[in-house]
Amino acid sequence: MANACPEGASSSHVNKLIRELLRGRELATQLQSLLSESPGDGKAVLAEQMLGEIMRSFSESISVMGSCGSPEASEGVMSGDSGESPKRPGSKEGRGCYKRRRGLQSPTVIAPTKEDGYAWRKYGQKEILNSKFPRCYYRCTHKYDQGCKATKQVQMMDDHPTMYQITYHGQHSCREIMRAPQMIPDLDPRESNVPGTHHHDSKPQTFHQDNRPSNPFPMCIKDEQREDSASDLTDCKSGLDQGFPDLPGFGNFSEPATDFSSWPLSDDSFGDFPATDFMSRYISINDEFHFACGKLDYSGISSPRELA
DNA sequence: CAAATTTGACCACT
DNA sequence: AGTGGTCAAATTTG
Repeated sequence: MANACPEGASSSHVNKLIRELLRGRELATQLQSLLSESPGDGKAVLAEQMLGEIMRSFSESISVMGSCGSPEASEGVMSGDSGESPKRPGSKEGRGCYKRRRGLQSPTVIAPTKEDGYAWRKYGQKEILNSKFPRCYYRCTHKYDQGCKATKQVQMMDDHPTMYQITYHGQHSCREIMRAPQMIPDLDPRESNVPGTHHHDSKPQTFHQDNRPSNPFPMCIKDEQREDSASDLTDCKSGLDQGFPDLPGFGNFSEPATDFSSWPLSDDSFGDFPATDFMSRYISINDEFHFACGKLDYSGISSPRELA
């Protein structure tokens, strides 16, 4: 049913996606062996660069996916000026003047924290039918000063109250933080230890991958229309039979650069476990593409929260 | 005091 | 009519 990629979703899109993902996997494999050789020392920089590239690949992939959904998905929230419905006289940009998204394929993430490194501003909260917890609405802090159209919705999961289901809409056009981390070597990493939500600093590079592992935690990127998010967590373990074995999934996708600072994993632990461990376990994007990154052996590592 | 959050109202969509 | 997404005034926070 879900026409994630409408007919138009040309195979070139898909091919591109596949290329990017395969590259991600290749890099992850390299990284894994690298880190297992000599955890923690001078190669860490190289490892981070690889990670940056991996993240970029995945971001690109998700972007492609987004563009094959509805154009709106990548163009961001509509502000009601799409012209087809006359606004009320006198309601300029119109309070409540918007178009409800429908049928969009937006990346949805299950994560133990709402933080993702971007500066968000909450603009609403609503009780949602059949949900125990309200849904919170965030837009990018730079909506007005930089015209950034990114928004996200955060909702605590009914079944896993410690986990948040975060749905992203639109893409960041702001320069608040790095998107795909590109390892800017001449910035002093020490100034980058502030979580991205702090943005009083005028410098756009609030923090880049600094010394933290890229998303150390399992997330599940999924199609927002799949309702059973809880079962999805287990669901997306499968589905690799389609030619994407062992894809290292991780939590940086089209929008956010994850702020791991608040997540319960120390820098130290980075060197202690197999490299791909912090790259999560599952990605499940939509009905057409389910990548599950083989569930890695977390022996000795405590995952952020036990999901089951 | 500026920026962020809260909250009720408004409106589109189903 | 019910529900969800957004706006914006009021309030809170730093």
